Amino acid sequence: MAEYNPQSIEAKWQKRWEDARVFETEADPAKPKYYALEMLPYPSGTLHMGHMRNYTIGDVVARVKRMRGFNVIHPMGWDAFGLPAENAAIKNKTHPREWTNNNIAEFQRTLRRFGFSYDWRREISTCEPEYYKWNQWFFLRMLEKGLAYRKKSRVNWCPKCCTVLANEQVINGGYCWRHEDTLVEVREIEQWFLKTTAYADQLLDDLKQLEGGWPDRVITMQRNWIGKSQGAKVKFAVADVPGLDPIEVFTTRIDTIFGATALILAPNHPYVAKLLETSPVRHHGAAMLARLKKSSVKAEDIATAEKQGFFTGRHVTNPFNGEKMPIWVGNFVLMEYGTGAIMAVPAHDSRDFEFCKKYNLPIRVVVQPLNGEALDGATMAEPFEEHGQGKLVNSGPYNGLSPDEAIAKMGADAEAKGFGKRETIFRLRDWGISRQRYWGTPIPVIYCEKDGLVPVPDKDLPVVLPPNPKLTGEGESPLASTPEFVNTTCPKCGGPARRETDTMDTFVDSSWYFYRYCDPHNAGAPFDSAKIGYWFPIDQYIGGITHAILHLLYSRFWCKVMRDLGLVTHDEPIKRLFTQGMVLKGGTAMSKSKGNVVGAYEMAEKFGADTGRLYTLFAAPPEKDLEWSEESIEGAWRFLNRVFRVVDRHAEALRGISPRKYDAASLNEKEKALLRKAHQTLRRVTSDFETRWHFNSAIALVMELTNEIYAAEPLEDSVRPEVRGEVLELLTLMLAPMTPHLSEELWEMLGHTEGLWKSSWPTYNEEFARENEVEIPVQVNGRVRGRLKIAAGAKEDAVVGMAQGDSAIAPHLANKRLVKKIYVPDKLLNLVVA
RNA sequence: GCCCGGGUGGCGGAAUGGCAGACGCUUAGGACUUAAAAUCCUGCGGGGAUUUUUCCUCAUGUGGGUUCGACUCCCACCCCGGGCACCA
Repeated sequence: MAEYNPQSIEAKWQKRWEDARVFETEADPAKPKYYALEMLPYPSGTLHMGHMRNYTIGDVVARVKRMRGFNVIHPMGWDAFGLPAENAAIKNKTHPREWTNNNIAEFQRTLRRFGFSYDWRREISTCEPEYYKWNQWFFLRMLEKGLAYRKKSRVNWCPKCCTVLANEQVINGGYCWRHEDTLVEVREIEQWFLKTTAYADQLLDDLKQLEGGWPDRVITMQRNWIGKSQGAKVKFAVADVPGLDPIEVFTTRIDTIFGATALILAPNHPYVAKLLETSPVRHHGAAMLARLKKSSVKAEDIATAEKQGFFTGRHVTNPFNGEKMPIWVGNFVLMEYGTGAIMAVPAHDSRDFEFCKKYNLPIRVVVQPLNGEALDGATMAEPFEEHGQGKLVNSGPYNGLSPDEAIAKMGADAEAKGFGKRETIFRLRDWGISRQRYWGTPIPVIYCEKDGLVPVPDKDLPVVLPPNPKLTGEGESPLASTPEFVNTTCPKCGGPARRETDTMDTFVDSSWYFYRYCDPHNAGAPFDSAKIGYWFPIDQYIGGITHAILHLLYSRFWCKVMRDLGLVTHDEPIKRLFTQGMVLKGGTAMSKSKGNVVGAYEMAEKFGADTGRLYTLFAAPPEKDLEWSEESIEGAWRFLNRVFRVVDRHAEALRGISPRKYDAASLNEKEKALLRKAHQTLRRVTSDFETRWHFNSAIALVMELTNEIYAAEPLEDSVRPEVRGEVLELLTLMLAPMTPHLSEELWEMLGHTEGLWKSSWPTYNEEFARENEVEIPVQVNGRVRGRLKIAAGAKEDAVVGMAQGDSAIAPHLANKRLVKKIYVPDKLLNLVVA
């Protein structure tokens, strides 16, 4: 009697897989390909079971596809740049590279311990120059195409650290994370941007290609994020400051323009200073402006802040009716959206309503509801915003039109008269990639006093990070205080010049890494397009919902840029996306800071990787959150022991039997029953793997089969070895994608000399799976009143006759008229009586 | 505020218009054992009747609807989770 020892079994098979290079793949146009990918980890701390769930799901998919005959690429790598490495380095007085590489080593050890079927030759680490060189190369291509540019932008600035803070470092509604008594300021500095907005339309339209393959909610989140909005830009001439160009506003409701009672500018609108310069209220205005500007740039804070503003003392003229309106400045108007200026229509917009109420600006109704209610601006308690349910009033020649008619007509009129233009704008903004940090990809440009901005020539790539930066967490970018990095010569004139000291957002690294996997060591190009042509698109991408917007949007953007550079031919990089649920402990996601992590390596040491893999697949469907339970994992452990024991029990008798042939006609009832259960299980497990991804119910089915084998014991005297062998082999193969090490071991115990990894997914035998006799419920008026054992495929009349003669059912039919019979063959009979 | 998910025993969950609670955990009992662990077997939603067998009844967040039949489809509401959020 052998015992299930996962430690030795797992080590043994991992070694054999590695020696046989089982998971190494090359592009081969003769074979159908499958690209299975899990989001690459950020190597920080230790891998816990939350991470492992992601990789386990991906590994099952990869292994099933491999058994199905696909040429499967399944790579892994490291998202190795990032702020935590820099912070840890400051804290521990080490180098970010050392900290990162230690973590990578630890991560790799754990992933290998779980036996994931990665092609490790394709491993990449984004902090290596051989990788980030291509970030720089792509950046230069975008610079050439005008897709990369510099502009002033607002950042969070801590006056004590003298440094830029990431949004996550602004805490308690506007304070520095290191100086909790210090208010964060908003500063404007020059930063690099990538023009994602140039692809706004395509990013939106191509979402259609993803329908069916991506979760609906991710598509919706992306659609909302891109935020397409159709409206019009209208110019309002400044009435009382000569020589100024008109102020342009964006509105989706040009139909309400006769109800505009003010024009409101964003605090950082360029006109604010010009209007105030000579204004009678300039002193008050300047003080108010300073106050408005000194608030956090965090989105949540802006959204919840009270509306505030002030009158500039100046006016504009409404081009539609010639009316003079005051110009205000309001904190709720965003410079980043539209034109940074709005027309306030308090009667028909809730934000304008709130603002105008507060500052006693007039409210004028210009759309009356169709329900006959007569709204009055002076008394209305809330604005009337509904589209398509009103008609225009107080709007001169447009009175009587519906809002939709008015939008069309007034837009056209504004264009004809030259003071407006119908336009579509997007919420999506250009991607700010500048980070004033050390541990990232240096942006490859040089500033020369004579030649200005000069891109680093391709031949000088990569621009490598200096090895010994001064990391303090204070002051400006660490690269700026590293003279040997900053000081260089101009590639054009050879004169003295300075390097750009910002590094790139780490989302750049993860926007195209999955392409590099296909050609990871190419020194002359980011990748060979022919290889991409074979492997792409990604057939299945698996990761957390947290990346539903940014990472996936940037990846889609990158793909389109590469397509337009002629590097790839597809529009979308990812065909199917799956977002798995989180692993919780004590109700919250596992995280180091909460101290509720279950370390993956320790888990494998205690129960074995196969038990850990099986449990995470069994405890919940993959898309739902999973509450970790130490008791339940023992159930998974028990089950694998049960499987091991039953195979061990019969292995001796089966070893010599080959080939496993038997005469189907000679099968006894017990053999037939076992084969039936095995093939029925196979049928349903196959469908759970292929179409539904219900790994939890697939495992339940395999458990049922195991229970049935146990219940049929002893098998020795009544079930011939050939049949026992078939049933146990099916059991082994069905488990193989989930518990690969144990399955290999069982396969060997069953007498196979070749590894299970060479086996295909088994095909179920329709004949064996078929039931001869089925038990069906019989309902009377929808209530179950009895059960009948019938021959499979029995005719309706025969079944109804049996039901009428059944002692349990007959009393419910007595003295009633049979009105209707519903018979679902082999499923159910429902008799309706009155 | 808007947009997605979700609500089923003590717990995780199963059932994609056809026997609600598969499978597992927990737990109770039994077998084996000097004993324990492990293992194997059995029971386990609530209420009622029947006292060995079984039968009835209630039950999938709440209230309606469609249907012979609803956890499943439709309408309204409540609660929980997530995302976006002064986007003009």
